[in-house]
Amino acid sequence: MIRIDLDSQEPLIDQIVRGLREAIASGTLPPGSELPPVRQLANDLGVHWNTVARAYQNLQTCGLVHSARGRGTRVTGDVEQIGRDRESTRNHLAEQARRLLTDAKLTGLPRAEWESLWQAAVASVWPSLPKS
Amino acid sequence: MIRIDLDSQEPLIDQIVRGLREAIASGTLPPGSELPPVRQLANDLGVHWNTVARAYQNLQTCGLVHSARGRGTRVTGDVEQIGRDRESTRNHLAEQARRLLTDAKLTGLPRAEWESLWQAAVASVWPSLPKS
DNA sequence: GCGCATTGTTGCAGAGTGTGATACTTTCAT
DNA sequence: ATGAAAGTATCACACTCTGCAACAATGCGC
Repeated sequence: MIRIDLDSQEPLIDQIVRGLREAIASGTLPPGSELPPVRQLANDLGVHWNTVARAYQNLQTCGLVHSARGRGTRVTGDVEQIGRDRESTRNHLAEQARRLLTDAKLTGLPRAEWESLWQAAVASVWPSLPKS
Repeated sequence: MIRIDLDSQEPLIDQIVRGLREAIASGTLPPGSELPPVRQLANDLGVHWNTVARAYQNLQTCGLVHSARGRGTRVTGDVEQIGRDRESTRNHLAEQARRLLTDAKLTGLPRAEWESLWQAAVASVWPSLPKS
């Protein structure tokens, strides 16, 4: 379902959250669909199931999923209407964009490679969009 | 020179590194220019100067700056030729791009706002570029 | 209806990391 | 040569991440 890097310095919880967010955003995990039980996903990923449980909690705090004891965890209905925080959200996006562009520039990646890389990312998240 | 958020959960060192990277990438800190002494920048930012020193070390490890006792820290000459790692670098960029696009989609930001935000980021990092 | 498997939740302990404090070494100006 | 100024190295405390184990709620089969 998702992949994580056990040796990364990025916390496992954050990696799991990110992977699930991508799955939700891209439609791999549609609204209403059920996430795997924490123990199962944990087993697949090779981490303690508590770590997965905390990732689920994290997503629940953001309103992306809903968990309940004994009933599992499923994706919230109207996913697209969540983060309507506006001001702070836009700042966060802007900062992330600057970070990405900074890295792209400092690595000296040729323009063409950068373009194809970017388009691939767009396609993976927004499979239905014509052009960025 | 740069700005950080003392209350952020992102480590201070990382924030400082990021700010300096952006300054270097955008040309605010041109190759050969001198960075402020650790104690001065630390004072400006309101953190311990040891934290700034570690940010400088971090940048030095990446080859972006060079530090020496008693002589200060300055930006490396050929900044653009640093991260030529290719494979891993491209993976890192791709992951960052997916993350950004995921967030953009999940927040449900209108297309127009997203476009202007993106263009603003491009302009701030790549002041001389025509269009993304 | 009752037990039992399954699911997520909570509290605790150890390892690792970020931050600050302090002492040290090198360089440059006077 | 002396002292100010710049970065380096080591230690200590606090916080967080991760794993562990006990717990609570739900639903299924008998």
